Amino acid sequence: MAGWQGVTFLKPSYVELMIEGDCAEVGGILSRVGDKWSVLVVVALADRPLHFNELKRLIDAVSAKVLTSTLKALVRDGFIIRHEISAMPTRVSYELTPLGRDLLTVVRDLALWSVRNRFAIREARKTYDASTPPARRLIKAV
Amino acid sequence: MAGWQGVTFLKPSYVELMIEGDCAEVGGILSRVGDKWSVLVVVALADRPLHFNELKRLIDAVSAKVLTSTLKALVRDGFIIRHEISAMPTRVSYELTPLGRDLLTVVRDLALWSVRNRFAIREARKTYDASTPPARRLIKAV
DNA sequence: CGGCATCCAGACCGATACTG
DNA sequence: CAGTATCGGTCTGGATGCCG
Repeated sequence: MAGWQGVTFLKPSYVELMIEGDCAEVGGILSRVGDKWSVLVVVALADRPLHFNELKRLIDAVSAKVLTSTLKALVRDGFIIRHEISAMPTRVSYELTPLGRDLLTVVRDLALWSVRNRFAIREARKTYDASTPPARRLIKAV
Repeated sequence: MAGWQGVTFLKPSYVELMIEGDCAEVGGILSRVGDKWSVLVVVALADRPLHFNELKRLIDAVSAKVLTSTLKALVRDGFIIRHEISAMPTRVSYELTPLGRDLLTVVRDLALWSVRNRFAIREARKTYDASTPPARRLIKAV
């Protein structure tokens, strides 16, 4: 989630990208976008608010613990809002903020780009794997 | 890098995003974009090819091992090309492919979005942190 | 120079059990 | 229902040393 603290490197020609914002901050946001669960949660909330367990059921590969921390991180960053109804049993719902909707469009563009280029990537991987003996590969096959 | 295998969830309204491409494949590409080192390498190669140690020096927070595996992954996905000159000592240079240049524009757009929204995010975090006792937070502060 | 092999500490993440 | 607490396995990523 963090981990960008020590990174001071920045291409001179790309410094403009980070005007006034340091690499760590932008990096932190980028890794949020690259985070599997965050992306899925944001997409899941695309057209209506959901309760905790509704989210849990939709994204059933996630554990409650991880879903909880993912939601907290998204709330903290201002991408979603937590609504709590103090009753018994408690009901909590999560909803995208305007900022969260903006994030959604970014994620969608990214996904569309992935879809457009997936054949090229798949082909590149096939070629690479064919020319490289499995034993010499460090990375796991996808 | 991988880790999307078990994920079958997809919002019905967003299925179009993944037409013909399954969630795992798109997810794998998304996490590559979210990967700190991959992003930095692609940005570093923006305007000219670089040797291994040039990259290492530019991104000096990375260890040789991780840089190596990052480069392999990027080569495998067809984002960069590895040129090896068999001499003694060996010289190797890495260069963006057209696909890699395309990835670069995507990353740039993402970085620009982060920069545009960084104040909103920073503000949201400040508000959240102020209203939440440190002991009750699961996520690490950034 | 450009790696690869090994070892090791720490982060992450799932499963389980428990609470208001 | 919506979490929290704890434990334990896996996986990542850094440091070091060696090799062509």
